[in-house]
Amino acid sequence: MDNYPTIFQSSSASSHHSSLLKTMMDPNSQSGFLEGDNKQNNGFLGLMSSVELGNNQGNIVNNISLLSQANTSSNLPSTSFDSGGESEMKPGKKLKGERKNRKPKYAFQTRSQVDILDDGYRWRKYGQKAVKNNKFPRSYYRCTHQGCNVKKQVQRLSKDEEIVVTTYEGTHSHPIEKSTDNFEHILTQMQIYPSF
DNA sequence: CGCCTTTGACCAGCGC
DNA sequence: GCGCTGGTCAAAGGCG
Repeated sequence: MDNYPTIFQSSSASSHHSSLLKTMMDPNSQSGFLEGDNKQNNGFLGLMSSVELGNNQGNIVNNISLLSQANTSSNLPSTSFDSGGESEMKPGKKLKGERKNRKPKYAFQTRSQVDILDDGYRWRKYGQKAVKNNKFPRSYYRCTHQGCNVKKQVQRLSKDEEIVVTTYEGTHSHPIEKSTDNFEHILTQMQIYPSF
């Protein structure tokens, strides 16, 4: 598991998500945000806001928190996280030199009965791994929109089985595909009821 | 038939 | 250097 610094990267991408997140973030709270030790999952809980909402799948989302994980050293691309050239994987060979030079990640912690929150985008699962110190596997998803390299990871905490941590990596380069109960609603709610 | 999930293998980074 | 762990690939199968 990698340790991520807790610097909040407010990219200038035109994403609603990042701009909203930026708005919500209290600059003073950045440092103590998440100490980069993923084993200490309790670190997430300190940031919970008491947002109450539901989505059309019938699951109840009681608490949402978020965090940002920036990459270790590099300056981030200012307009797009989608470095198209990098995505050229040679068939049969894996090219994973990007591990150090990561896009920022935004992790949302939700309390939900279901793992997959309907955020309005279409995702294709491309992997699942057992995670150390966690009895639940972590699932890896990629946005299926052409040219969109956004990924997300979904993981349920073993400490609290109702907590689902969804980690987004990158920014969508296209509009949301579904208009009903999408993720922006969640973020909107978080703006309306700021509790941190 | 096309899209998606599942799953084992592979690879890279990191700590010891 | 080695082993562990996380992240990704890709083949195979399932489902609408």
